[in-house]
This record gives sequence, C-alpha cells and structure tokens, in this order.
Amino acid sequence: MNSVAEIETISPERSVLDAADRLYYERGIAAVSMSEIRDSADVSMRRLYMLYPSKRDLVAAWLSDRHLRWMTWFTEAVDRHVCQGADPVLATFDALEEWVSSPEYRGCAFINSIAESAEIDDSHRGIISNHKRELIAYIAGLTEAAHPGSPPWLSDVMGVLIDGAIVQSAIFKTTTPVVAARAAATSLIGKFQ
Amino acid sequence: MNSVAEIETISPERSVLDAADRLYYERGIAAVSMSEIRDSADVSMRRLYMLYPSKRDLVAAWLSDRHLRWMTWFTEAVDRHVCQGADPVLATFDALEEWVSSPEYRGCAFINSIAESAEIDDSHRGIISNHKRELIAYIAGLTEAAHPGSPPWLSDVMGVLIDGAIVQSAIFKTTTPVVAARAAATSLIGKFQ
DNA sequence: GTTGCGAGAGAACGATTGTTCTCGTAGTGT
DNA sequence: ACACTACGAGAACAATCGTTCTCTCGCAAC
Repeated sequence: MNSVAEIETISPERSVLDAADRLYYERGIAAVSMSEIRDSADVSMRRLYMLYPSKRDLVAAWLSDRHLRWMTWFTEAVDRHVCQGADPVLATFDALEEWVSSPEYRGCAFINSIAESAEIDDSHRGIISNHKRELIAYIAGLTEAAHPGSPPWLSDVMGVLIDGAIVQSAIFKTTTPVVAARAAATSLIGKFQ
Repeated sequence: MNSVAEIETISPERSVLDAADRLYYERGIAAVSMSEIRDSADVSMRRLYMLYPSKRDLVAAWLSDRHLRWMTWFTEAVDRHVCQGADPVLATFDALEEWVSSPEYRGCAFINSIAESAEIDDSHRGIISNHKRELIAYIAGLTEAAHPGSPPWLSDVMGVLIDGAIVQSAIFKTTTPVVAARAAATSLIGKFQ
C-alpha cells in the first residue's frame, strides 16, 4: 500500500498547477503573486518552493501543462464535431467557437503570456512557440487527410486564421471573427478539392 | 513672440509619450516604472504627474497616441505599395511585412496591452477595440473600392488574417505568417472580382 | 530689493513582491 | 520514552512600485 493511495487524493502538483491556470489565465502572470498561488492551491509556501524553486519555474510548468490540457481539449472538441459530419478542417472553427463563447474566455494563454515580456524568458518562449507549432502541425494533418490536393501553405493559413480569430474574439468579445475565419476557410478549401 | 518658440523644441508631452512608446512597447506596461519614464523622457517627477495624474492616465494617453501614429504609418506604407502597382488590399500585407521584419518588432502594442489585464481598465479596452475597429474599417474601405463585388465578410476576414499574421510573426520571429496570409488574401480576392 | 510663485531634484512613504527563515509540532524508528 | 526528521504556518527581508512631499532655487512683479 505504498504506491497507490486508496482514496484518490489530489496531488500538490496538480493543485498548484490548477491554481496557476485559474489565476494566471484570468489575470496574467505578473498580477498573480506566489502567496496567492499558495492560498488558492492550499499548500504551504515551503512546499510550493520545493515543487517549483522559483516563479519562473512555476510559469514554465504551467505553460507545459496548459499546452497538454488545451491540445487534449481541442482535439477532442474537433473530433466531436467531425463525428457530427463537419469537415475536419472546418471543425477546428466549431471547436474554437465553443471556447470563445465561454464566459471565462480571455484569449490564448500563450499569446497573452508572450505579451508580458518581462515575466517571460527564452525557455518560456520555447514552450510557447512549440505550442503554436504543434497546433499548426495538427491542422496540417487534418488538412492533408481531408483535402489532399491543397497547397502546402494552406495549413499555415489555417493557423493564421485561428490565431487571428482567437485574438479578435478576446478584444471584441464576440464570435464574429471566428465565423468570418470559418467562412474564409470554407472558401479556401472549396478551391482545392 | 509668445505663441511659437523660435527654436523648435520638443514639448514635455511629446517627450513623455515618446519615452512611454519606446519602453511600454519593448517591455510591456507592468515592467516599466514611472521613474523609468521620467528618466527616459528627462522630465521631473512633478511635471510627469502634472501631465498625467496617474500611470493609468499615461497608459491611456500612450495608447491613443500610438493609435494615431501607427495608423498614419500604416496607411502611408499601404499607399506607397499601391503606387508601386500593388492591389490595395494585398498592399496591407506588404506594409505588414515591412513592420514585422524590423528588428525592434514586438507584435501589436494593443494586443500585447490587453493581455496585461491587470494594468488595463475599461477605458483602455475601449481605446484598444476602437483601434482594431478603425483598422478593419480602413481595410473595408480599400476592399470596397478595389473589389466592389466581394462579400461583406471579406474585410472582417482581412482583419483576422492581419491580426493572426501580426501575432504569429511575433511568436515565430519570421515573416512566414504574413506571406501565408497574403497568399490567402490573394486567393480570396481572386474568387470575387 | 524683496516677496512670492512655479518647478526641478529626488527623498520619503506605504504597499506589494519573490524568496527565505524561524518556529512549533506531528509522526517515525529504535 | 526519546531523538530526529519533515513539514505547515506565516513572519521576515530586501527590492521595487506608484505616488506624494520637502527642499531648493530662479525669476518675474512691484
């Protein structure tokens, strides 16, 4: 009985990363203090600094964790829409529309973080650009499978449309940009099939 | 000799706004202190607070000023490319490519600012969304003049493509997203003329 | 000349931050 | 029973921030 606890209890890491996600995403990195993370995660300051020796380390762990969780959510949402008969590439905009219209939507955590340049170092920047690269690679996979004849720049364009829609939806607090991006994608796909 | 100085001297307002632009754009709002603004603008703390009673006021003034200056630069750059024979709508991407490849490029100041949610209040948000609205309206004017038959969502799409390209260029430090966005715009325009 | 006002230089203030340190105590092995 | 360890609670610390205050000096009016 040493490896698995009988009662499923949340690990301190999980609790800290959840708190970081809630607070950093809602208010930004600079605006959230380590004490606030401690209070929200309900761990001691000592344990917090044992898990993550500095705020930069915590931020890096948060970004990596958020990447995994967001990609999981996104691909599952896309799958769901594909199962309902949507074109795989267009389904990415359906998934986006779900996200963007949720009340706690505050744009893309990675774009927001890179804007706070003082809180971010090169290792963070690596995680962020990697996130975007993986997202584009995922779209490229969808595009190639569903529309084999399309030009190679099409998945790059889809990435640009997605990030543009994410950013403008956060600024205008509407889904209009997502709808427009979807219309553009429909038109572009229609040309190459 | 009371209204106009003989030697053209820079006003304190101008000096402060220039300093704010340099520092806020390069490092973000939260990372730049009022003392740093004072040093860089070479004014006294007293005068700085007489001009802008609080940091929030200075930030608001900076955003408004940057909006005017950026729009001026952008429309002139577009005009320049149009004079060289470019399609007006596509010329926006040529202008963008100039900007994005400059060494001090750090993305869109307005997108970056709205990401620093703790430093930003509703009046700032108004200036920011207004900036994007005016940009889209400008593109809409270009689109309508050059491609009268195009659907109404085309200028929204151009706005999304522009912001997406701006954001991704900042993350990847390449002009690739601008080139991809330009290709998409070319393809979309080609469909409706 | 002197009185008074405007403004520059920069110290002071109170709040907040990231990080570390102290203290007290619960639990373990012998 | 006793020493030892590990860890939670939270105070302490130094730095930095936005903002205000003090002190000083130059200069214009009379």
